[in-house]
Amino acid sequence: MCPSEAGVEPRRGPTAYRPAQQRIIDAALVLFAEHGVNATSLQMIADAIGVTKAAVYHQFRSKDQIVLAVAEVVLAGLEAAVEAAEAEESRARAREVLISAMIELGVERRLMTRILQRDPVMLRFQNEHEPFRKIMERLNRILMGGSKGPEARVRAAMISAAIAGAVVHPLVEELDDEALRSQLLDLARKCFRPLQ
Amino acid sequence: MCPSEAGVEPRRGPTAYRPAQQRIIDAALVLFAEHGVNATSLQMIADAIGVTKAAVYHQFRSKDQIVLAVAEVVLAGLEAAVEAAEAEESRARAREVLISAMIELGVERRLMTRILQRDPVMLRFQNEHEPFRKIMERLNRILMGGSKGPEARVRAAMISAAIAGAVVHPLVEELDDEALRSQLLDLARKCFRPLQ
DNA sequence: GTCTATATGAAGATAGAC
DNA sequence: GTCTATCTTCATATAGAC
Repeated sequence: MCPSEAGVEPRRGPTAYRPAQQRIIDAALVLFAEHGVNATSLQMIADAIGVTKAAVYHQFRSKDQIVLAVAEVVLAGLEAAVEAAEAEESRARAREVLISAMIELGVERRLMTRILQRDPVMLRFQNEHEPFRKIMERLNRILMGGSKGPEARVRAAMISAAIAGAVVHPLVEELDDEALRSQLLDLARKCFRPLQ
Repeated sequence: MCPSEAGVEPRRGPTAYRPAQQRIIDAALVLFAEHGVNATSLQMIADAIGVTKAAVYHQFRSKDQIVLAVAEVVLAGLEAAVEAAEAEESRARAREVLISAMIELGVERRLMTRILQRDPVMLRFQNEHEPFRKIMERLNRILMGGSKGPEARVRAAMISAAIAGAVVHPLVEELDDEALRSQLLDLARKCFRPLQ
C-alpha cells in the first residue's frame, strides 16, 4: 500500500503551478464537481476566490486550460496507481493492488472521482487526450488480467464502475472516509477476487 | 422476467405527449446522452429534427420542460422495475428481480442510462424532483434488503453503480445487447447474490 | 405547426490602466 | 496580480405572420 499512498500525492512534474493558479484549480475542482464543467462559468470561478474574470484570464489563457489543469491533477493520481500495479510480478497481484489503489484514490478524492467519471467534458477529454487514454488503457488491461473477450470486458467495466460509482453514490455520502474505504475494500475482495 | 419486460414499456400516464413533442423528446434524449444536457442547445434539438427553434418553443415552454419530459421517460422505466420487484414476496427474491430488471433496462436503453447517472442536470433533478426521489428511495431500499447500516449502503451503492456504470463503459461499447445482458446477469449473480 | 425576426442576457475573451 | 471596460458570440425566449 505504501507505493500507491505515496504516489497519490499530486505530483508536480513537467507543469508546476503558481499559487494564484493553484487557487483557481482548487476552486474549479469544487465547482466542476458540483455543477459540471459546462455549467461552471469563469465568473463563478472568479467569484469563488474573490477576484474578477480578467484576473483568472491572467493566470490561464482559456477555460480549456483550466479544465486541462484540473484533469492533470486527476491523471497524476491514476498514473501512480497504475504504475504501482504494474510493478507487481503476477497479474493477479497487480489487479489486487490496482483495485486497492483505485479505492484509496476514489475515497480520498471523491470530488475528483465524480468529475472524472460523470462529466461529459471530462469523458470526452479522456477519449481525446492521448496521455489520458494511455493510462486508461493500461488500467483496463490490468483489470482484464490478460484476457480480451466479452466476459473480461464486462467484468473490468463492472469493477471500475462499481468502485468509481459507489464512492460518489448518494447512499454513502454521509459515511466518513475510513468507513467507506474499509467497506469497499472488503466488498471488492469478496466480489471481485474469486473471479480471477 | 415477464413483469419487468412488460413494465419497461414507456407508459403514458398523466402526461401524454403529442407526436411533435415526442419527436423533440427522442431527439433530445440522443443529444443529451452525447453532449450532456447543458451543452445541448435548443438550436441543436431543432436542427436534429429539421425545424426551427421557434417550432420547438411552440411545443415546450422552456428547455426545462424538455428536460422534465425526458426525465419522465427515464423515470417510467425505473418505476416499472421497482414495482415488479416489490410485488415479490421475499426480500431476497425482490432484490434479484430488481437487479435483473435494472440490467434489462440498462442494456436496452444505454443512452438513457448514460444520461440518468452521468449528467449533472439529471443528477440534480433526481435530488430535487419529488417523484424521482421517491423511486430512487424505493429502489435503494430493495437493494439494501432491510438493512440500513454502512455495509448495506456501500453494497447497494456498488450494485447500482456496477450495473449502470458497466453498460455505458467504453470497454463494452462494441458488445451487442444480448452479449452484454447475459454477461452482466451472469456476473451479477456471481458477485452479488451470495452476499445476501 | 411552423416560420422570420428580434429582444435580452450571459459567456468567453481582450485591452490597457494601476 | 488585479482591476474596469468592452467586444463578440451564442443561448434562451418572445412576437406575430403564414
